[in-house]
Amino acid sequence: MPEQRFTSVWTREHKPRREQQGLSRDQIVRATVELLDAEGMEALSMRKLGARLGAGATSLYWHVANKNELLELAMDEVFGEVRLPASESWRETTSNIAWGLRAAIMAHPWFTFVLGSLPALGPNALNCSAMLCAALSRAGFTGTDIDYAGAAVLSYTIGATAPEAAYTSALKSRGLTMEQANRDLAPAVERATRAHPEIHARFQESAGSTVDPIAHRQLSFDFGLIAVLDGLAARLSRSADMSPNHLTN
Amino acid sequence: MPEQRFTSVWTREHKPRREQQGLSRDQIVRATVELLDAEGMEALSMRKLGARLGAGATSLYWHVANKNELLELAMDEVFGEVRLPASESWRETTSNIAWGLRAAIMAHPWFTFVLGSLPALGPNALNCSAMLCAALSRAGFTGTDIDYAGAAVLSYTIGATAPEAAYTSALKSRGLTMEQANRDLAPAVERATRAHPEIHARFQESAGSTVDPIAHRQLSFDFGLIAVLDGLAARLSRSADMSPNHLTN
DNA sequence: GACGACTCTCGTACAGTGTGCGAGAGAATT
DNA sequence: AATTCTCTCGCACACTGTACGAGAGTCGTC
Repeated sequence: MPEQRFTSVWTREHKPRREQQGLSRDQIVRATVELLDAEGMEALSMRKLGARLGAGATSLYWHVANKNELLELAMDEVFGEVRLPASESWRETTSNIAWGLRAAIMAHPWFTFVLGSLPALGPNALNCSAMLCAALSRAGFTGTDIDYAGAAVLSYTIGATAPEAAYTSALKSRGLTMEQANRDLAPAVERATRAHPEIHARFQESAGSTVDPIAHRQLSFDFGLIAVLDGLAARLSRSADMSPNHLTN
Repeated sequence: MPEQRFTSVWTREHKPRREQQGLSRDQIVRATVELLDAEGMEALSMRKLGARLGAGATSLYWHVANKNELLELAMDEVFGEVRLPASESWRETTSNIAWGLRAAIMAHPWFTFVLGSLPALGPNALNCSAMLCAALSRAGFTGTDIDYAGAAVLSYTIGATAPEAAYTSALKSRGLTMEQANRDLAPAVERATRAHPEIHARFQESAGSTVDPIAHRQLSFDFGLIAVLDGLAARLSRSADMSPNHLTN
Protein backbone atom coordinates (compact mmCIF):
# COMPACT_ATOMS: atom_id res chain seq x y z
CA MET A 1 0.00 0.00 0.00
CA PRO A 2 1.59 3.24 -1.13
CA GLU A 3 0.06 5.33 1.67
CA GLN A 4 -1.15 8.07 -0.67
CA ARG A 5 -1.73 11.54 0.63
CA PHE A 6 -3.93 14.25 -0.66
CA THR A 7 -1.82 17.15 -1.80
CA SER A 8 -2.44 20.62 -3.12
CA VAL A 9 -0.50 23.85 -3.41
CA TRP A 10 -2.15 24.91 -0.22
CA THR A 11 -1.05 21.87 1.76
CA ARG A 12 2.62 22.71 1.33
CA GLU A 13 3.73 26.00 2.67
CA HIS A 14 5.72 28.19 0.37
CA LYS A 15 8.50 30.47 1.52
CA PRO A 16 8.65 33.37 -0.90
CA ARG A 17 11.98 33.37 -2.62
CA ARG A 18 14.52 36.08 -2.44
CA GLU A 19 13.71 38.90 -4.70
CA GLN A 20 16.14 39.86 -7.39
CA GLN A 21 16.06 36.57 -9.23
CA GLY A 22 14.63 36.25 -12.73
CA LEU A 23 11.74 33.91 -12.16
CA SER A 24 9.29 34.10 -9.32
CA ARG A 25 6.15 32.20 -8.56
CA ASP A 26 3.98 35.32 -8.78
CA GLN A 27 5.40 36.16 -12.15
CA ILE A 28 4.76 32.66 -13.43
CA VAL A 29 1.20 32.69 -12.18
CA ARG A 30 0.54 36.03 -13.81
CA ALA A 31 1.96 34.79 -17.10
CA THR A 32 -0.19 31.68 -16.81
CA VAL A 33 -3.32 33.77 -16.45
CA GLU A 34 -2.32 35.90 -19.42
CA LEU A 35 -1.65 32.90 -21.59
CA LEU A 36 -4.88 31.19 -20.55
CA ASP A 37 -6.85 34.35 -21.26
CA ALA A 38 -5.22 34.82 -24.63
CA GLU A 39 -5.27 31.28 -25.96
CA GLY A 40 -7.49 29.22 -23.72
CA MET A 41 -7.12 26.15 -21.60
CA GLU A 42 -5.91 23.65 -24.13
CA ALA A 43 -3.29 26.00 -25.49
CA LEU A 44 -1.50 26.20 -22.17
CA SER A 45 1.66 24.17 -22.17
CA MET A 46 4.68 24.40 -19.99
CA ARG A 47 6.89 24.97 -23.02
CA LYS A 48 4.82 27.86 -24.28
CA LEU A 49 4.65 29.33 -20.82
CA GLY A 50 8.40 29.04 -20.44
CA ALA A 51 8.93 30.70 -23.80
CA ARG A 52 6.66 33.58 -22.85
CA LEU A 53 8.80 34.12 -19.76
CA GLY A 54 12.05 33.78 -21.66
CA ALA A 55 12.88 30.63 -19.75
CA GLY A 56 13.14 26.94 -20.35
CA ALA A 57 10.07 24.81 -19.85
CA THR A 58 11.51 22.78 -17.04
CA SER A 59 12.73 25.80 -15.14
CA LEU A 60 9.17 26.35 -14.03
CA TYR A 61 9.26 23.14 -12.07
CA TRP A 62 11.49 24.68 -9.51
CA HIS A 63 8.79 27.15 -8.52
CA VAL A 64 5.75 24.95 -8.96
CA ALA A 65 5.38 21.25 -8.36
CA ASN A 66 3.37 20.51 -11.49
CA LYS A 67 0.86 21.89 -13.92
CA ASN A 68 -2.06 21.20 -11.63
CA GLU A 69 -0.66 23.31 -8.85
CA LEU A 70 -0.08 26.07 -11.35
CA LEU A 71 -3.74 25.94 -12.26
CA GLU A 72 -4.75 26.05 -8.62
CA LEU A 73 -2.73 29.21 -8.24
CA ALA A 74 -4.19 30.72 -11.38
CA MET A 75 -7.64 29.92 -10.08
CA ASP A 76 -7.05 31.78 -6.88
CA GLU A 77 -5.78 34.71 -8.89
CA VAL A 78 -9.18 34.88 -10.54
CA PHE A 79 -10.92 34.73 -7.17
CA GLY A 80 -8.81 37.72 -6.31
CA GLU A 81 -10.40 39.69 -9.10
CA VAL A 82 -13.87 39.34 -7.68
CA ARG A 83 -14.84 42.72 -6.37
CA LEU A 84 -16.41 42.51 -2.95
CA PRO A 85 -18.25 45.74 -2.26
CA ALA A 86 -19.52 45.85 1.28
CA SER A 87 -23.12 46.65 1.93
CA GLU A 88 -25.50 46.62 4.85
CA SER A 89 -28.08 44.51 3.09
CA TRP A 90 -27.32 40.82 2.93
CA ARG A 91 -29.24 40.62 -0.32
CA GLU A 92 -27.17 43.30 -1.93
CA THR A 93 -23.94 41.77 -0.67
CA THR A 94 -24.64 38.26 -1.87
CA SER A 95 -25.94 39.61 -5.15
CA ASN A 96 -22.77 41.64 -5.59
CA ILE A 97 -20.63 38.60 -4.93
CA ALA A 98 -22.61 36.56 -7.43
CA TRP A 99 -22.31 39.21 -10.12
CA GLY A 100 -18.65 39.72 -9.33
CA LEU A 101 -17.92 36.03 -9.58
CA ARG A 102 -19.85 35.89 -12.81
CA ALA A 103 -17.79 38.72 -14.25
CA ALA A 104 -14.58 37.00 -13.23
CA ILE A 105 -15.63 33.73 -14.84
CA MET A 106 -16.71 35.45 -18.03
CA ALA A 107 -13.34 37.19 -18.18
CA HIS A 108 -11.49 33.92 -17.61
CA PRO A 109 -13.50 31.08 -19.10
CA TRP A 110 -10.84 28.49 -18.29
CA PHE A 111 -11.66 29.05 -14.62
CA THR A 112 -14.40 26.47 -14.88
CA PHE A 113 -12.13 23.64 -15.87
CA VAL A 114 -9.92 24.14 -12.88
CA LEU A 115 -12.59 24.61 -10.28
CA GLY A 116 -14.04 21.61 -8.62
CA SER A 117 -11.51 18.85 -8.45
CA LEU A 118 -9.72 20.64 -5.67
CA PRO A 119 -11.23 22.44 -2.70
CA ALA A 120 -10.64 26.15 -3.22
CA LEU A 121 -8.39 26.92 -0.30
CA GLY A 122 -6.47 29.87 -1.69
CA PRO A 123 -6.52 33.12 0.23
CA ASN A 124 -8.64 34.93 -2.32
CA ALA A 125 -11.18 32.15 -2.53
CA LEU A 126 -11.44 32.13 1.23
CA ASN A 127 -11.96 35.87 1.19
CA CYS A 128 -14.98 35.42 -1.04
CA SER A 129 -16.28 32.65 1.17
CA ALA A 130 -15.83 34.69 4.30
CA MET A 131 -17.64 37.67 2.83
CA LEU A 132 -20.50 35.47 1.78
CA CYS A 133 -20.74 33.68 5.11
CA ALA A 134 -20.69 36.96 6.98
CA ALA A 135 -23.52 38.36 4.91
CA LEU A 136 -25.65 35.25 5.29
CA SER A 137 -25.00 35.12 8.97
CA ARG A 138 -26.10 38.74 9.26
CA ALA A 139 -29.18 37.76 7.28
CA GLY A 140 -30.18 35.39 10.02
CA PHE A 141 -28.85 32.00 8.98
CA THR A 142 -27.10 29.95 11.62
CA GLY A 143 -24.94 26.86 11.83
CA THR A 144 -24.75 24.67 8.76
CA ASP A 145 -27.51 26.68 7.14
CA ILE A 146 -24.90 29.33 6.49
CA ASP A 147 -22.91 26.80 4.48
CA TYR A 148 -25.96 25.58 2.67
CA ALA A 149 -27.18 29.02 1.74
CA GLY A 150 -23.73 30.08 0.57
CA ALA A 151 -23.38 26.91 -1.47
CA ALA A 152 -26.73 27.61 -3.09
CA VAL A 153 -25.67 31.07 -4.22
CA LEU A 154 -22.26 29.92 -5.45
CA SER A 155 -23.62 26.81 -7.12
CA TYR A 156 -26.19 28.75 -9.04
CA THR A 157 -23.69 31.39 -10.06
CA ILE A 158 -21.13 28.90 -11.24
CA GLY A 159 -23.61 26.60 -12.89
CA ALA A 160 -25.19 29.46 -14.78
CA THR A 161 -22.02 31.20 -15.82
CA ALA A 162 -19.61 28.38 -16.55
CA PRO A 163 -21.34 26.94 -19.60
CA GLU A 164 -22.01 30.39 -20.93
CA ALA A 165 -18.36 31.33 -20.58
CA ALA A 166 -17.23 28.07 -22.11
CA TYR A 167 -19.48 28.52 -25.08
CA THR A 168 -18.58 32.11 -25.83
CA SER A 169 -14.92 31.27 -25.48
CA ALA A 170 -15.27 28.29 -27.79
CA LEU A 171 -16.80 30.60 -30.36
CA LYS A 172 -14.11 33.21 -29.94
CA SER A 173 -11.31 30.72 -30.32
CA ARG A 174 -12.79 29.58 -33.60
CA GLY A 175 -13.29 33.15 -34.71
CA LEU A 176 -17.06 32.91 -34.91
CA THR A 177 -19.77 35.32 -33.95
CA MET A 178 -22.86 34.24 -32.08
CA GLU A 179 -25.04 34.90 -35.14
CA GLN A 180 -22.83 32.74 -37.32
CA ALA A 181 -22.98 29.90 -34.81
CA ASN A 182 -26.74 30.18 -34.53
CA ARG A 183 -27.02 30.04 -38.30
CA ASP A 184 -24.79 26.97 -38.48
CA LEU A 185 -26.73 25.27 -35.72
CA ALA A 186 -30.15 26.16 -37.07
CA PRO A 187 -30.72 23.14 -39.33
CA ALA A 188 -29.64 20.75 -36.61
CA VAL A 189 -31.93 22.44 -34.15
CA GLU A 190 -34.73 22.37 -36.64
CA ARG A 191 -34.29 18.67 -37.21
CA ALA A 192 -33.75 17.77 -33.58
CA THR A 193 -36.70 19.66 -32.12
CA ARG A 194 -39.20 18.37 -34.63
CA ALA A 195 -40.36 15.81 -32.10
CA HIS A 196 -40.66 18.40 -29.35
CA PRO A 197 -43.13 21.09 -30.35
CA GLU A 198 -42.85 22.91 -27.04
CA ILE A 199 -39.11 23.50 -27.23
CA HIS A 200 -39.33 24.01 -30.95
CA ALA A 201 -41.34 27.10 -30.16
CA ARG A 202 -38.78 28.14 -27.54
CA PHE A 203 -35.93 27.90 -30.04
CA GLN A 204 -37.87 29.76 -32.71
CA GLU A 205 -38.54 32.57 -30.34
CA SER A 206 -34.96 32.99 -29.22
CA ALA A 207 -33.59 32.68 -32.75
CA GLY A 208 -35.93 35.34 -34.07
CA SER A 209 -35.37 37.60 -31.11
CA THR A 210 -33.81 40.97 -31.78
CA VAL A 211 -32.58 41.35 -28.22
CA ASP A 212 -28.84 41.64 -27.79
CA PRO A 213 -27.71 38.13 -26.80
CA ILE A 214 -25.48 39.46 -24.05
CA ALA A 215 -28.34 41.38 -22.49
CA HIS A 216 -30.45 38.29 -22.84
CA ARG A 217 -27.98 36.22 -20.85
CA GLN A 218 -27.81 38.85 -18.17
CA LEU A 219 -31.57 38.85 -17.87
CA SER A 220 -31.50 35.11 -17.55
CA PHE A 221 -28.83 35.20 -14.85
CA ASP A 222 -30.69 37.90 -12.98
CA PHE A 223 -33.91 35.95 -13.13
CA GLY A 224 -32.32 32.91 -11.54
CA LEU A 225 -30.37 34.84 -8.97
CA ILE A 226 -33.50 36.60 -7.81
CA ALA A 227 -35.19 33.24 -7.51
CA VAL A 228 -32.38 31.87 -5.35
CA LEU A 229 -32.33 34.91 -3.08
CA ASP A 230 -36.11 34.97 -2.84
CA GLY A 231 -36.02 31.34 -1.89
CA LEU A 232 -33.48 32.00 0.84
CA ALA A 233 -35.52 34.94 2.08
CA ALA A 234 -38.60 32.74 2.19
CA ARG A 235 -36.80 30.24 4.35
CA LEU A 236 -35.67 32.99 6.68
CA SER A 237 -39.13 34.35 7.20
CA ARG A 238 -40.50 30.86 7.65
CA SER A 239 -38.05 30.07 10.41
CA ALA A 240 -38.72 33.48 11.96
CA ASP A 241 -42.40 32.64 12.10
CA MET A 242 -41.65 29.46 13.95
CA SER A 243 -39.12 30.92 16.32
CA PRO A 244 -40.00 31.11 20.04
CA ASN A 245 -39.45 34.85 19.84
CA HIS A 246 -42.31 35.18 17.48
CA LEU A 247 -44.56 32.91 19.52
CA THR A 248 -44.07 34.85 22.69
CA ASN A 249 -44.79 38.16 21.05
CA MET B 1 -10.60 34.38 -44.44
CA PRO B 2 -11.17 30.65 -43.90
CA GLU B 3 -14.96 30.91 -43.63
CA GLN B 4 -15.12 28.76 -40.51
CA ARG B 5 -18.30 26.99 -39.59
CA PHE B 6 -19.56 25.83 -36.29
CA THR B 7 -19.74 22.05 -36.24
CA SER B 8 -20.94 19.42 -33.87
CA VAL B 9 -22.02 15.80 -34.09
CA TRP B 10 -25.54 17.05 -34.25
CA THR B 11 -24.96 19.30 -37.23
CA ARG B 12 -24.03 16.40 -39.47
CA GLU B 13 -26.62 13.75 -39.95
CA HIS B 14 -25.56 10.20 -39.44
CA LYS B 15 -26.89 7.28 -41.37
CA PRO B 16 -26.67 4.23 -39.16
CA ARG B 17 -24.39 1.68 -40.71
CA ARG B 18 -25.32 -1.75 -41.77
CA GLU B 19 -25.44 -4.16 -38.95
CA GLN B 20 -23.21 -7.17 -38.96
CA GLN B 21 -19.94 -5.26 -39.02
CA GLY B 22 -17.52 -5.33 -36.10
CA LEU B 23 -17.52 -1.72 -35.05
CA SER B 24 -20.53 0.52 -34.72
CA ARG B 25 -20.96 3.99 -33.40
CA ASP B 26 -23.23 2.88 -30.59
CA GLN B 27 -20.76 0.30 -29.49
CA ILE B 28 -17.96 2.83 -29.48
CA VAL B 29 -19.98 5.29 -27.46
CA ARG B 30 -20.88 2.66 -24.92
CA ALA B 31 -17.25 1.64 -24.58
CA THR B 32 -16.32 5.28 -24.17
CA VAL B 33 -18.73 5.69 -21.30
CA GLU B 34 -17.42 2.53 -19.66
CA LEU B 35 -13.84 3.63 -19.99
CA LEU B 36 -14.60 7.11 -18.70
CA ASP B 37 -16.48 5.68 -15.75
CA ALA B 38 -13.74 3.24 -14.94
CA GLU B 39 -10.69 5.42 -15.36
CA GLY B 40 -11.82 9.01 -15.63
CA MET B 41 -11.54 11.79 -18.11
CA GLU B 42 -7.80 12.07 -18.48
CA ALA B 43 -7.34 8.34 -18.91
CA LEU B 44 -9.46 8.28 -22.04
CA SER B 45 -7.33 7.95 -25.13
CA MET B 46 -8.21 6.77 -28.57
CA ARG B 47 -5.58 4.06 -28.36
CA LYS B 48 -6.93 2.68 -25.09
CA LEU B 49 -10.45 2.87 -26.39
CA GLY B 50 -9.46 1.03 -29.54
CA ALA B 51 -7.70 -1.63 -27.52
CA ARG B 52 -10.77 -2.14 -25.35
CA LEU B 53 -12.78 -2.76 -28.51
CA GLY B 54 -10.16 -5.02 -30.02
CA ALA B 55 -9.55 -2.51 -32.79
CA GLY B 56 -6.87 -0.13 -33.89
CA ALA B 57 -6.96 3.39 -32.58
CA THR B 58 -7.48 5.00 -35.93
CA SER B 59 -10.30 2.68 -36.89
CA LEU B 60 -12.52 4.74 -34.63
CA TYR B 61 -12.13 7.72 -36.89
CA TRP B 62 -14.29 6.14 -39.49
CA HIS B 63 -17.28 6.23 -37.16
CA VAL B 64 -16.59 9.45 -35.35
CA ALA B 65 -15.00 12.63 -36.65
CA ASN B 66 -12.81 13.28 -33.65
CA LYS B 67 -12.52 12.89 -29.91
CA ASN B 68 -14.71 15.88 -29.21
CA GLU B 69 -17.64 14.44 -31.10
CA LEU B 70 -17.17 11.22 -29.22
CA LEU B 71 -17.49 13.14 -25.98
CA GLU B 72 -20.62 14.87 -27.20
CA LEU B 73 -22.13 11.50 -27.88
CA ALA B 74 -21.06 10.16 -24.50
CA MET B 75 -22.62 13.21 -22.89
CA ASP B 76 -25.95 12.57 -24.49
CA GLU B 77 -25.73 8.98 -23.33
CA VAL B 78 -25.62 10.28 -19.77
CA PHE B 79 -28.59 12.54 -20.39
CA GLY B 80 -30.37 9.40 -21.46
CA GLU B 81 -29.86 7.93 -18.00
CA VAL B 82 -31.78 10.69 -16.29
CA ARG B 83 -35.01 9.22 -15.12
CA LEU B 84 -37.95 11.43 -15.93
CA PRO B 85 -40.91 10.37 -13.82
CA ALA B 86 -44.01 12.24 -14.80
CA SER B 87 -46.07 13.97 -12.18
CA GLU B 88 -48.95 16.38 -12.02
CA SER B 89 -47.15 18.82 -9.79
CA TRP B 90 -44.64 21.06 -11.54
CA ARG B 91 -42.65 21.23 -8.35
CA GLU B 92 -42.38 17.51 -8.10
CA THR B 93 -41.48 17.17 -11.76
CA THR B 94 -38.72 19.76 -11.76
CA SER B 95 -37.43 18.42 -8.49
CA ASN B 96 -37.33 14.92 -9.96
CA ILE B 97 -35.42 16.13 -12.98
CA ALA B 98 -32.93 17.94 -10.79
CA TRP B 99 -32.35 14.89 -8.60
CA GLY B 100 -32.16 12.67 -11.65
CA LEU B 101 -29.59 14.85 -13.32
CA ARG B 102 -27.66 15.00 -10.10
CA ALA B 103 -27.61 11.22 -9.89
CA ALA B 104 -26.41 10.96 -13.48
CA ILE B 105 -23.59 13.43 -12.90
CA MET B 106 -22.52 11.71 -9.70
CA ALA B 107 -22.42 8.42 -11.58
CA HIS B 108 -20.38 9.94 -14.42
CA PRO B 109 -18.20 12.71 -13.02
CA TRP B 110 -16.51 13.36 -16.37
CA PHE B 111 -19.86 14.66 -17.61
CA THR B 112 -18.98 18.08 -16.27
CA PHE B 113 -15.92 18.51 -18.40
CA VAL B 114 -17.81 17.87 -21.58
CA LEU B 115 -20.85 19.94 -20.83
CA GLY B 116 -20.78 23.57 -21.69
CA SER B 117 -18.57 24.21 -24.64
CA LEU B 118 -21.19 22.78 -26.95
CA PRO B 119 -24.93 23.31 -26.84
CA ALA B 120 -26.51 20.06 -25.73
CA LEU B 121 -28.52 19.17 -28.79
CA GLY B 122 -28.59 15.40 -28.46
CA PRO B 123 -31.95 13.67 -28.39
CA ASN B 124 -31.72 12.71 -24.75
CA ALA B 125 -30.69 16.19 -23.68
CA LEU B 126 -33.62 17.63 -25.57
CA ASN B 127 -35.90 15.17 -23.88
CA CYS B 128 -34.87 16.50 -20.50
CA SER B 129 -35.31 20.05 -21.70
CA ALA B 130 -38.73 19.34 -23.09
CA MET B 131 -39.88 17.71 -19.88
CA LEU B 132 -38.65 20.65 -17.87
CA CYS B 133 -40.21 23.23 -20.18
CA ALA B 134 -43.51 21.43 -20.14
CA ALA B 135 -43.59 21.35 -16.36
CA LEU B 136 -42.69 25.01 -16.03
CA SER B 137 -45.22 25.99 -18.61
CA ARG B 138 -47.87 24.07 -16.70
CA ALA B 139 -46.72 25.90 -13.60
CA GLY B 140 -47.71 29.16 -15.21
CA PHE B 141 -44.54 30.53 -16.76
CA THR B 142 -44.83 31.91 -20.26
CA GLY B 143 -42.54 33.01 -23.07
CA THR B 144 -38.88 33.48 -22.24
CA ASP B 145 -39.66 33.06 -18.56
CA ILE B 146 -39.94 29.36 -19.28
CA ASP B 147 -36.35 29.38 -20.52
CA TYR B 148 -35.17 31.44 -17.62
CA ALA B 149 -36.85 29.29 -15.02
CA GLY B 150 -35.54 26.11 -16.61
CA ALA B 151 -32.05 27.54 -16.81
CA ALA B 152 -32.24 28.43 -13.13
CA VAL B 153 -33.06 24.87 -12.12
CA LEU B 154 -30.46 23.31 -14.40
CA SER B 155 -27.79 25.84 -13.50
CA TYR B 156 -28.24 25.25 -9.83
CA THR B 157 -28.25 21.50 -10.26
CA ILE B 158 -25.15 21.44 -12.37
CA GLY B 159 -23.30 24.03 -10.36
CA ALA B 160 -24.02 22.20 -7.14
CA THR B 161 -23.28 18.71 -8.38
CA ALA B 162 -20.37 19.12 -10.75
CA PRO B 163 -17.73 20.17 -8.23
CA GLU B 164 -18.95 17.55 -5.82
CA ALA B 165 -18.67 14.84 -8.45
CA ALA B 166 -15.26 16.08 -9.57
CA TYR B 167 -13.96 16.05 -6.04
CA THR B 168 -15.20 12.61 -5.09
CA SER B 169 -13.90 11.22 -8.35
CA ALA B 170 -10.52 12.83 -7.81
CA LEU B 171 -10.38 11.15 -4.43
CA LYS B 172 -11.43 7.80 -5.81
CA SER B 173 -8.85 7.88 -8.58
CA ARG B 174 -6.14 8.44 -6.01
CA GLY B 175 -7.53 5.73 -3.82
CA LEU B 176 -8.35 8.03 -0.93
CA THR B 177 -11.28 8.15 1.42
CA MET B 178 -12.98 11.38 2.35
CA GLU B 179 -11.70 11.11 5.93
CA GLN B 180 -8.15 10.67 4.73
CA ALA B 181 -8.43 13.73 2.50
CA ASN B 182 -9.91 15.81 5.27
CA ARG B 183 -7.09 14.78 7.53
CA ASP B 184 -4.49 15.69 4.89
CA LEU B 185 -6.15 19.01 4.27
CA ALA B 186 -6.68 19.89 7.92
CA PRO B 187 -3.38 21.66 8.59
CA ALA B 188 -3.73 23.74 5.44
CA VAL B 189 -7.27 24.66 6.37
CA GLU B 190 -6.16 25.50 9.87
CA ARG B 191 -3.45 27.77 8.58
CA ALA B 192 -5.52 29.36 5.85
CA THR B 193 -8.59 30.19 7.91
CA ARG B 194 -6.68 31.71 10.76
CA ALA B 195 -7.45 35.16 9.36
CA HIS B 196 -11.13 34.35 8.94
CA PRO B 197 -12.67 33.46 12.28
CA GLU B 198 -16.15 33.11 10.82
CA ILE B 199 -15.25 30.42 8.30
CA HIS B 200 -12.79 28.91 10.71
CA ALA B 201 -15.79 28.11 12.85
CA ARG B 202 -17.60 26.70 9.81
CA PHE B 203 -14.72 24.38 8.98
CA GLN B 204 -14.37 23.24 12.55
CA GLU B 205 -18.00 22.37 12.72
CA SER B 206 -18.02 20.35 9.52
CA ALA B 207 -14.77 18.57 10.35
CA GLY B 208 -16.01 17.52 13.74
CA SER B 209 -19.41 16.55 12.45
CA THR B 210 -20.40 12.94 12.80
CA VAL B 211 -22.94 13.13 9.99
CA ASP B 212 -22.34 10.89 7.02
CA PRO B 213 -20.71 13.16 4.43
CA ILE B 214 -22.92 11.81 1.65
CA ALA B 215 -26.06 12.60 3.62
CA HIS B 216 -24.61 15.99 4.36
CA ARG B 217 -24.17 16.75 0.66
CA GLN B 218 -27.68 15.64 -0.07
CA LEU B 219 -29.02 17.93 2.61
CA SER B 220 -27.07 20.77 1.10
CA PHE B 221 -28.37 20.05 -2.39
CA ASP B 222 -31.90 19.78 -1.12
CA PHE B 223 -31.62 23.05 0.75
CA GLY B 224 -30.58 24.92 -2.38
CA LEU B 225 -33.07 23.22 -4.63
CA ILE B 226 -35.89 24.14 -2.30
CA ALA B 227 -34.65 27.71 -2.35
CA VAL B 228 -34.67 27.81 -6.14
CA LEU B 229 -38.13 26.32 -6.40
CA ASP B 230 -39.49 28.56 -3.65
CA GLY B 231 -38.06 31.51 -5.50
CA LEU B 232 -39.76 30.46 -8.71
CA ALA B 233 -43.02 29.91 -6.87
CA ALA B 234 -42.73 33.36 -5.33
CA ARG B 235 -42.36 34.91 -8.76
CA LEU B 236 -45.38 33.01 -9.99
CA SER B 237 -47.59 34.18 -7.19
CA ARG B 238 -46.32 37.73 -7.57
CA SER B 239 -47.22 37.80 -11.25
CA ALA B 240 -50.57 36.20 -10.43
CA ASP B 241 -51.27 39.05 -8.01
CA MET B 242 -50.60 41.57 -10.71
CA SER B 243 -52.47 39.79 -13.45
CA PRO B 244 -55.66 41.40 -14.81
CA ASN B 245 -57.54 38.30 -13.73
CA HIS B 246 -56.78 39.02 -10.16
CA LEU B 247 -57.59 42.71 -10.45
CA THR B 248 -60.99 42.10 -11.94
CA ASN B 249 -61.91 39.55 -9.32
C1' DG C 1 40.57 33.52 -0.56
C1' DA C 2 38.65 28.66 -0.41
C1' DC C 3 35.44 25.46 0.30
C1' DG C 4 30.92 23.53 0.75
C1' DA C 5 25.90 24.20 0.66
C1' DC C 6 22.06 26.06 -1.39
C1' DT C 7 19.21 28.11 -5.05
C1' DC C 8 18.00 28.11 -9.46
C1' DT C 9 18.14 27.11 -14.79
C1' DC C 10 17.77 24.03 -18.47
C1' DG C 11 19.02 20.19 -22.22
C1' DT C 12 17.88 15.71 -22.87
C1' DA C 13 14.90 11.96 -22.78
C1' DC C 14 10.72 9.05 -22.22
C1' DA C 15 6.30 7.60 -22.61
C1' DG C 16 2.28 9.14 -24.14
C1' DT C 17 -1.26 12.12 -26.91
C1' DG C 18 -4.78 13.25 -31.24
C1' DT C 19 -5.16 12.48 -35.77
C1' DG C 20 -3.92 13.01 -41.27
C1' DC C 21 -2.71 9.96 -44.81
C1' DG C 22 -2.76 6.28 -47.72
C1' DA C 23 -2.64 1.30 -48.40
C1' DG C 24 -5.38 -2.39 -48.37
C1' DA C 25 -9.20 -6.14 -47.25
C1' DG C 26 -13.69 -7.42 -48.09
C1' DA C 27 -18.57 -6.80 -49.46
C1' DA C 28 -22.06 -4.82 -52.65
C1' DT C 29 -23.40 -3.25 -56.92
C1' DT C 30 -23.21 -3.00 -61.80
C1' DA D 1 -15.49 -9.72 -63.73
C1' DA D 2 -14.92 -5.06 -62.83
C1' DT D 3 -15.82 -1.27 -60.19
C1' DT D 4 -17.23 1.11 -56.27
C1' DC D 5 -18.16 1.52 -51.49
C1' DT D 6 -17.36 0.50 -46.57
C1' DC D 7 -14.34 -0.16 -43.24
C1' DT D 8 -9.65 -1.25 -40.71
C1' DC D 9 -5.24 0.06 -39.50
C1' DG D 10 0.11 0.97 -39.57
C1' DC D 11 2.91 4.73 -39.87
C1' DA D 12 4.28 9.34 -39.01
C1' DC D 13 4.14 14.04 -37.13
C1' DA D 14 4.02 17.47 -33.96
C1' DC D 15 3.22 18.02 -29.38
C1' DT D 16 2.38 16.99 -24.35
C1' DG D 17 3.98 16.71 -18.90
C1' DT D 18 7.74 16.01 -16.34
C1' DA D 19 11.96 12.96 -14.17
C1' DC D 20 16.74 13.37 -14.06
C1' DG D 21 21.03 15.16 -13.63
C1' DA D 22 24.54 18.48 -15.06
C1' DG D 23 25.86 22.91 -14.33
C1' DA D 24 25.85 28.10 -13.09
C1' DG D 25 25.59 31.49 -9.74
C1' DT D 26 25.23 33.08 -4.86
C1' DC D 27 25.80 32.69 0.11
C1' DG D 28 27.82 31.53 4.74
C1' DT D 29 31.68 29.86 7.26
C1' DC D 30 36.33 28.85 8.11
